[in-house]
Amino acid sequence: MSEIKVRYEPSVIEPKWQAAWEKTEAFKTPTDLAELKKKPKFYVLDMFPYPSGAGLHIGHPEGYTATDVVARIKRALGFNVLHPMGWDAFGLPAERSAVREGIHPAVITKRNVDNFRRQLKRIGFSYDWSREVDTTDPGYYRWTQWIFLKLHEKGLAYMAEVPVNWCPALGTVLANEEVKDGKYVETGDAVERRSMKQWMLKIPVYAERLLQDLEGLDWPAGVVEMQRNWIGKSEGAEVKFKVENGGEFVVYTTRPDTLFGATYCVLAPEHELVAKITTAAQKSAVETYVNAAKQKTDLARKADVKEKTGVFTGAFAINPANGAKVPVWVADYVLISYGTGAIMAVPAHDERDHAFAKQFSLPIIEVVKAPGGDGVGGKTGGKDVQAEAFVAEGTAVNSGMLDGLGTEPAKQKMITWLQEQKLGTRRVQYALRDWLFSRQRYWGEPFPIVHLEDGTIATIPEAQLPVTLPHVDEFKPTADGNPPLGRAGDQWLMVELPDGRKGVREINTMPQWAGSCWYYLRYIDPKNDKAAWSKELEQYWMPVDLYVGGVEHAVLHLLYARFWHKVLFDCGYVSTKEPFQKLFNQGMILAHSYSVPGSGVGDGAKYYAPSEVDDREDGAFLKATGEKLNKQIEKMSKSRFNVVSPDDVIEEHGADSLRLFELFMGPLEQVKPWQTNGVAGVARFLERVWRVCVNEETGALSAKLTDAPENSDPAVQKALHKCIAAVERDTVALRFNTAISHMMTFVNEATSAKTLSKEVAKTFVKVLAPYAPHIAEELWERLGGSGLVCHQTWPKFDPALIVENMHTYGVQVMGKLRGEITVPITATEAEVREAAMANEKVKNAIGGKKVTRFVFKHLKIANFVLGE
RNA sequence: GGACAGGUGGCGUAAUUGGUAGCCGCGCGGGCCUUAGAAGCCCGUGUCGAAAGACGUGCGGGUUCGAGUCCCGCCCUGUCCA
Repeated sequence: MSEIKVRYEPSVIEPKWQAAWEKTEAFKTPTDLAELKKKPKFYVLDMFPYPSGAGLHIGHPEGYTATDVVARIKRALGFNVLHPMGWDAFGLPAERSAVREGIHPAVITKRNVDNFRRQLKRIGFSYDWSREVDTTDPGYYRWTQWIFLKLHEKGLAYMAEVPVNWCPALGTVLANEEVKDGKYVETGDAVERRSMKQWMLKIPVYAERLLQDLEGLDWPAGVVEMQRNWIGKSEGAEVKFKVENGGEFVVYTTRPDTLFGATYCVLAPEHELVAKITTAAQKSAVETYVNAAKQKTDLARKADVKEKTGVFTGAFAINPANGAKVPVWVADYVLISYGTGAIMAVPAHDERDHAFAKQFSLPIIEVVKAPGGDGVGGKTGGKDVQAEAFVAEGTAVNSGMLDGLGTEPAKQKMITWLQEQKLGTRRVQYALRDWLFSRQRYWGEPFPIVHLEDGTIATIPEAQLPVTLPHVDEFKPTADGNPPLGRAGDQWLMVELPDGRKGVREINTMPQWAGSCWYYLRYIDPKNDKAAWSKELEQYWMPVDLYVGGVEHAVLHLLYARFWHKVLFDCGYVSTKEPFQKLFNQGMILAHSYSVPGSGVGDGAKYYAPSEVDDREDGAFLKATGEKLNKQIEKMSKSRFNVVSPDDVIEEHGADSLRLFELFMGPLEQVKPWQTNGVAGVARFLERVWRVCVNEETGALSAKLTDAPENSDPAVQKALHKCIAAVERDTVALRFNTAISHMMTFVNEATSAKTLSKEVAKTFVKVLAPYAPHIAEELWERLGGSGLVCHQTWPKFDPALIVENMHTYGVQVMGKLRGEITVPITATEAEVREAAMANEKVKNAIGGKKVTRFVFKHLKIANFVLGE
């Protein structure tokens, strides 16, 4: 039996073409500026991954495949394309593995990076691997340190004693978002508040520009909104309150119009005035409270809305608007880090103040009337401020000179009055706070900083960068609680500067965000050892035209990177004020998982691997015991046994099928469940493409391929050109799923055609190439194409060919579809009406009634409206 | 609690943006081929119905000749923020 068929064999052709691309440097982007300037540019960027030990799962390649298809079609459309990949490789997991396994984190990182690179190369992405970037490479972090020096020069980096989230188990400070309910979100280790000297970056200096410049960006509206909220701009006033027994404090309020309703004031527990104004009688109660508050995180303090706590200081302040005596309290719902660390409380018009006033029986005075209320008995617009705070805008009442004014004019009038009386000033406030920029870890960028003997700070000269990570015996904190770099010997720690001054190196390291703040710039000129990048190349390539990644980076990474970019812009190192022109978030890929009912949900629940489960129509059962299990669709994770590896999919169906299915599942931005058997569908499609071109018995070209010109079969030619037009349109619009379905439609037609012009086949292969590049190269070669298909120009579709000459109208009677008629597209209203009237079903539906109106839209619809 | 996104066949989805709902694929059913299977090819597949036909885009209302699409109210799901 001749079983030796020449079938579509991805495991053979994929390595073959990957080797060919590598050998010919097929995707190397030119480095010569003169060469580059001959063509327009397109910079398409993926959010580079953290190379974890687990390797890629099926979610990573979704965005990567999308950008790869875009990169490939843009090349074919005549652009120079910058499409690079790299590694965000500093970070805590590698350091923890290092401690566990006793191996240097650099070794672990290299192992993981090698695995990631291997996996990515198997999928056939057209990255220019010569531009690979690794944030842990001294040749890279040298420039991260250099940028830090620029921040320092501009006065944007400073050291300060700040309360931080200290995790004793890890021996490090954690960022606010890494802490939930007093625990580190990843390990559950306890986290406590501690005051420590830390590096801070003054990102709020750029708050206004970070907000304003969101305007011109082509970003998802949700991400823009999240950034806006994070920046948190509010406009209001600072108001001075004098304390009766001496001293004064300033409050910040966004509602100066409610000043007459301020019935008490609250200081944050950390406020310096607390100790000074507290009366003897209240002293011990206040001290106890302040000490307790220090242990809570800001987040816990803000979140704890149900139960308000606080203590009266015994002191009274004077309300500057009406001279009233108001008590001054201490409460932890006021944060020292926001505003001035003190508030005027207006319980009638603020929910938190209202809850607090209720709890401690403080007076509630209405000063804003809701529209529509008569004001009788404290009632306004049906609301009683004694029962519930009224926070919306309205009309000022009980407010002297403001009475009768709307909220906005009342604010303005009050601010003007305060300024005149020198009792306050207009003030814009941002929620965005200084960025805590140091970590007590080993596996991060060392700061180019020396602490001198005289207590001052000096920077390492640029020429001496990088400050490389020293050898240490262990990657844990020192016995006396210093970060791991404290274990480095004096040879590293002790520094003599060129001018002879001596000091000790900074032993904190930078957070993981640092390296990812500028990697998109290094890709432009990755080998440059004279500068971080060449200005000319930067001017050519920037900004990034398309940036694809997960929505989880909507705030922090994107805000930090924008901040650094703006600083670099001010320094004259980059030419655009924003780095990422278009941003696109791919949706997460979910998968089925099987959990034990009643064991909870998410991280606490007990799960079984699919291999242990009998998934039948009547439910999912544990094979071993027959126990009924819950089946659900959720995020992929190791503990849920629902991670799908791209390696397994490639093993079974090949990389081209993986690529196609990643995109065919649904719109890129949508969250979608992975359905393993769906891959077989796109694999069948590729097999069909193969058989259209290749005779599986002999390996020769399919007998149906002819040397006739493209237009030998007008129907097929038309289908081809419709396909070209649709794939081009949908691909550049990032609608990959519909692009693929159009290719399937064409191949279905080509399959049923008796003969096919070889030219048609070659053109289709060019269309397929961005999506399924390996099979496309193989077929291109077999069809006698010259060179590589990835270097061919995109076929131009002929608009004249895709115009239809007949159109089928749906004919409605009273809005209900009753029949169909096919007429020339040139048919006039009268002709369509006549043809429609002749239709049996339409005639029956009209049934002799009077037609009062005939609705006709060319190439859309025909509708008969009947009379009584 | 708020903001945003979404709810269409058994499943993933499509619908030129107010104009014939369900393209493409999965799954399923039938047939051809085969000793048999796999693969492949052909046909069918929203629901009810023998058919004619009726119904059908989360639910209830509205605008319109015409609503998956627009407006009002409600119910769910997801994400982010409190």
